[in-house]
Amino acid sequence: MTDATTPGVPLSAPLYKEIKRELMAALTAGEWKPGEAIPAERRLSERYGISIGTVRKAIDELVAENILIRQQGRGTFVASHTRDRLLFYFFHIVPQAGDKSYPDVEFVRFVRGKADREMAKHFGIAVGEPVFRARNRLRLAGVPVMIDDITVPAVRFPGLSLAQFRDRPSTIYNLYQEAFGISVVSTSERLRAALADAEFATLLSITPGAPLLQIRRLARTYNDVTVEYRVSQVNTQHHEYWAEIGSNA
Amino acid sequence: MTDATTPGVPLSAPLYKEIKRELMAALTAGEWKPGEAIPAERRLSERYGISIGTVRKAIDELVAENILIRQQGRGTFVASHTRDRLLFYFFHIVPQAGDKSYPDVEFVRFVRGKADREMAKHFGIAVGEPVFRARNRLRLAGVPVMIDDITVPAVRFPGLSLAQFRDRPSTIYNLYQEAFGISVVSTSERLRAALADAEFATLLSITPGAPLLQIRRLARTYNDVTVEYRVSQVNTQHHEYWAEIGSNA
DNA sequence: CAGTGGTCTAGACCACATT
DNA sequence: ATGTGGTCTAGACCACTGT
Repeated sequence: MTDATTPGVPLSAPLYKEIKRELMAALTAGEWKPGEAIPAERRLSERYGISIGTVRKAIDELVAENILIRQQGRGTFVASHTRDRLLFYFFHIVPQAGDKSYPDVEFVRFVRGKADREMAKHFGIAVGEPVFRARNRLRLAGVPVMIDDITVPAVRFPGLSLAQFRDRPSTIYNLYQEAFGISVVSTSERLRAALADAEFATLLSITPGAPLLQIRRLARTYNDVTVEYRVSQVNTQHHEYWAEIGSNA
Repeated sequence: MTDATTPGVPLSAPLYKEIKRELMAALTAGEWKPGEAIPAERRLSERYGISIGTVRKAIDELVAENILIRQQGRGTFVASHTRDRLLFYFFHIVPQAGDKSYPDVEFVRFVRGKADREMAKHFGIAVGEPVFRARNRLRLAGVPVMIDDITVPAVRFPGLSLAQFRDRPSTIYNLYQEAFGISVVSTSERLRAALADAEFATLLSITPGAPLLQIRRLARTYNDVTVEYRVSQVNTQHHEYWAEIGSNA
């Protein structure tokens, strides 16, 4: 009656935070899958025996974190990593002139490897534990613009194969979600300018020594768990990296 | 009784959006200044004759847009462009190793000029209208890392002088706010990799042809009005641009 | 039409900060 | 002690979506 989870009097954490955690737990347990609707707010308020306003506040936060999506009149859905959403949220390369468009992804290679010190630290695994490494080349309007080098810990993607990676029906993050139940919800990126070496110059059809934008991305799922490390090399001759800060969009 | 602003039955826009607009109007009219507290939520609910929950929802959005800041037990304050806030929100250059720190700003020049086609479009003014242009050099840990070329429309910064710009007591955005009542609340940045020309190489103590990260920033105040255009050249030898996407932070 | 999320009310009480 | 924002309730009604 007086412990921290008693709904009557919130002693430590607010009730809506508890509910948020409950929803997250149900989500990670697979009770509702990406693309599906979660129960209506009224039903959730009955299920947890709380007011509807409190349910809404919990959902509000999950919506703000891109985990749920509200649609008036239809319901509240588990965010699905469709092409459109990913393009909007996680793909930040835009033409210097013209509209944002989908990249054409070209498979280059897929290999097994071992985690070095840095990877181990990011993924929370031991040095030497298995990882998968893949390389893609991305084209925009037919022109090669970007090389992606992706590293993921094998422990979170058991049995990921070259064929599975190369022949996936949709985006990479959609594969993570559909095949491994991992939803990428946030990323952290660090950018610097570099010069193209012979290898990247060839892949991007530019001259060695040309300037390249280098992006190092950590992708995280729920609870800030890092699930992917990605280094991108971008030819910014005709494209740019786009960042919006503090906008309500 | 049936027009759009009748509080009884919201016909067009939600009531809290109306209240938000009212608060914004009071803010731009200078009723409450940066750093000051706005009236308590209970008082605002009386003032507008609405429920406290509706006031809270209006304030919620202004807080999300960095226009107001809530502090439990103390009040709700108009966001002030202090050093700390600016460093956190709008300065994205961090060392590759070590903690984020304040840049030392070194004044280089300040001149009057005329708006070209691009500036005119961004600022919503006519080609040839007066603008101010300024250049700063920023040092981190004593080392020159970044050159900022700033352009602002004279019409929004009447009488801005070299001395005022150079000898400002705090940050540039703080000057905009204190001297001209302009609060920068959002920015849009486009990044590309380039090669240092002779001029930038000298200013940054690097060799011509070294890679530079070029950032073009549009800074906006309330209602998406663009008030500053800034081009930065960053030596990313030991520093990086940092971007966080979809994080709840 | 029934069901969903979105808005709004009128209050109670809690947690925190200042006097 | 007083005043502030933060949480929570129980319900009414609106706007939108699908059948």
